Formats: sequence, C-alpha cells, structure tokens
Amino acid sequence: MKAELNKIFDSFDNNRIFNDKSVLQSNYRPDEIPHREEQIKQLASILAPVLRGEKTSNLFLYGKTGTGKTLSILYLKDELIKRSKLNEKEGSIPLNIEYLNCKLKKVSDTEYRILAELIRKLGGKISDTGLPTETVYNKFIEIVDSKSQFLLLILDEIDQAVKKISSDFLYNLTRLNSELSRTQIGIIGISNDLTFLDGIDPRVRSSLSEEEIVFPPYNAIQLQEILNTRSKMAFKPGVVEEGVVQKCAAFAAREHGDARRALDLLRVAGELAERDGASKILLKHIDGANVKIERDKILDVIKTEPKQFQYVLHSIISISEKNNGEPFFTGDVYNHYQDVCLKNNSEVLTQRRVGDIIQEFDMLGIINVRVISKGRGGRMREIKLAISKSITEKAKQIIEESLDYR
DNA sequence: AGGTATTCACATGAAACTATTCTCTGAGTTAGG
DNA sequence: TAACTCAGAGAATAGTTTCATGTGAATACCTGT
Repeated sequence: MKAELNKIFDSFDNNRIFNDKSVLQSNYRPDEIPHREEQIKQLASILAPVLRGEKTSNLFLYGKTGTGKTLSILYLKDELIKRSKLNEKEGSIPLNIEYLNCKLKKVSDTEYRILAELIRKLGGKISDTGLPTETVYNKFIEIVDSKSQFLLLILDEIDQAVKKISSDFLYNLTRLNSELSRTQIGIIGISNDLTFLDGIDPRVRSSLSEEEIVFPPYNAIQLQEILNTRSKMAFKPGVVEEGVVQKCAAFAAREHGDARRALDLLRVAGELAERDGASKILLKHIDGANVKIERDKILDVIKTEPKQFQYVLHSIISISEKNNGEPFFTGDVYNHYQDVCLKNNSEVLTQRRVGDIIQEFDMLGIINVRVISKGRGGRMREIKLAISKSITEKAKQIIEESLDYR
C-alpha cells in the first residue's frame, strides 16, 4: 500500500506535464486577448468619454459563452481605471467601475440580492434578507450619490437574472440616473442570449442598449492560436503531441466556438495524461477529457438537485432502462414516480409540479423533451434520456445513496 | 369522400399558499449607579 | 436609567398547490353525393 501511495505521490512530484496549470483555468486573465481587437476598440471608443467626465451611452454586449466578452470588458475596465488615475487632478470627477456577475450563487437571481451585492461592492453594508426592497433601493441610491462620481455598472449574464425577476428591474435601472443628483451611472449589460432584448419593453430596450457590440464565436483557426499561446505557458516544452491542439480547437469550434470549453478540454486532457503517468498529452486524452467534462458536469448537477428532483430522475432512468431507450411520456414518469414516493415514504408532488421538474431536466440537458400530440390519445411530452448509459448507471447509484433508496 | 366537431391527456399560466429566514421595533426585564 | 432580551409584525424567497384555460391531431359524427 505504502509503496503504491509513494508511487502516486512521486508521479505527481516529478510532474512532467504542467508548467503552470492556472493559465488554463477559466479565471485566468491573459495580457493579450487575441482576435478581439475590433470589439475592444469599439468598447474603448464608446466608453472613452467617461475619462473626460462625460456620460457614456449604455452598452450591451452579446455573444455566446466563451467568446471573450467578460475578458474584454474586464480588460477595458482595468485600462480605464488606470487611465483615469493618471488623469486625476483637482476637481475632476472620479471614475468607478463595478463588475457583477448576476449568475453567481450568492447573488442568486433576485433583484434584492443583486442590489445588495452592489451595495457591498461599493463599500456599504446591508443584510441579506428581511428588508423591503424599497429600502434596499434607497440605500443603493444613497450610497451611490454620497459623493459625486462616474459609476459604470457591468452586469454580466444579465439575461439570467431577468428571466427570474420581472423586467421591471431593468426599467428601474434605466431610471436610476434621474434619481441621482451628483452621480452618473452607465450600465453595461452582458448577455449570452442574442434574442434577450426582444421580449423587453421597447422603452427600456432603447435606453439600455444605446450601443451594442456583438462578439462572434471564434473559428477553429483562431481557437488554435489561442490554445497554442496558452499551452506554451501551461505545459512543459514538448509534452503536447502533434495534433492535440487542433483536435481541441475542432471540438470546441463545433460547440459554437467556445474558447472556455477548448481550454477546459486541454487542461483536463493534461490532467488525465498526468494521472496516466504519460509523458505526453496524446489524442486519446482529449477524447477522455471530453467524456469526463461532460460526465462531471452532469453528475455534479444531479448531486446538487433536491430530493424530489432525484426521485423524478430516478424514475426517468428506470423507465428508460425498461423501455430500452424507447421514448416515453409524462404520465409514465408520474405513475412510476408516485410508486417510488410511496415506497420511500416521501410526500408525492402534484403532476403539475412533476411536469415542471421534467422540463427543468430538459433545460439541464439531461433529457430530451418534445411535446407531441397523439390525437385522441392526448397531448404530452415525449421524453428521452440524453446521457449515455455509463452516466445513468452512476447517476442512479448516486441518487440511491443519497436518498437511502427503498 | 369530405368536412366539422369531439376528445384525450396532458401543457401552460396565474395566483395563492406555506414554511423559513431575516430585520426591526418596542415592551418588559435586568443590572449598575 | 442605560443596556439587554425577546416576542411579534413585516418582508422576501423557494417550492409548491389550486384553479383555469389552452392545444394538436386522431377519431367520431355528419352531410350530401
């Protein structure tokens, strides 16, 4: 045993693969952002007026995940702040830029919490709950207006937030300036969803997206370049086998040019190679990484789902196994789910709710769902599992463990 | 045959309810001067 | 009299339930030829 352990530790000790793994992690911010020069220039020209103390247009950034939106805006934020420090002189109005990701767990997805988080970032104190939203607004205004300044609010993944909150939130945001006397606020929204603004009140839309910038996906060649630069820093020389980078890029290009995904692939492939004790990252490690990422993502979701979701999912998996992958319907799931609940002495949710849960699994990509009508046979969702057998097995096991099943 | 009307089995939407968590307020209690 | 405690009122949220209404197409039911 000891010998084995030592062997494992040794192999990690004389790490032959990684030089600096953090370069491949998603929070790493490179000095250069390749292939985004155009967007950054646009951003800069739109935002530059703040340096002269003029109000900027509100701005909206679009682009799929992993197209460098966040990276670019953060880069520009730093540059602007640097520059405004430089320009600072008597009587000039200070510039403040705050970045907030609306999707983070602690921010969750309520108007209240977004504001509270902003207040905290601005140095105020506010409790997590219990106060009327009104109070939080007032506090926010008070703190922003306590001294004169320019404030740029960067709201990342704002579409996620608005999905949950009513779009009144956006309306309130756009009106904020009229409530403030000494401070000017500019809003920069970031959204993954290109159609996001379609369903929004036109007045809000026009004032919120006075300017828009679209971040197109990277193509395979651009991805390769990005990967090459990073891999030079991340790995020791010569460990990346010929074609590995190309393959990573190709995988990610297929997924709407998601650079984050490509970097993840490369990193996980490196980790797999390391664990294998291999001296090089081979093509097969990429395939392994692809599977592993997918698997971890899904299993992680399953683990964190609440009890009732797990019962429903277990039912879905059981039925799917019985049906040999043939699609089945809402009613089947509900019946099975009822049995499961009764057997486990758990309360039984209504069909209405279970329907919603099924839909949420669809959104998570665990199942595929389609509403079909079978004429007189009724109208229901056709359900198919969207994950491979090895994952369902594991998922079932996890659920049974965590629920003390049956 | 061709055209309506029905009907099934849910989907989808809105509103209301429940339990929990948190703040704030003010009454009552306590300890120190 | 100041400091402390503690119950009760209000708010917000997540997760539901209840009630109401909507839906796509296979089938049943007509209709006139």
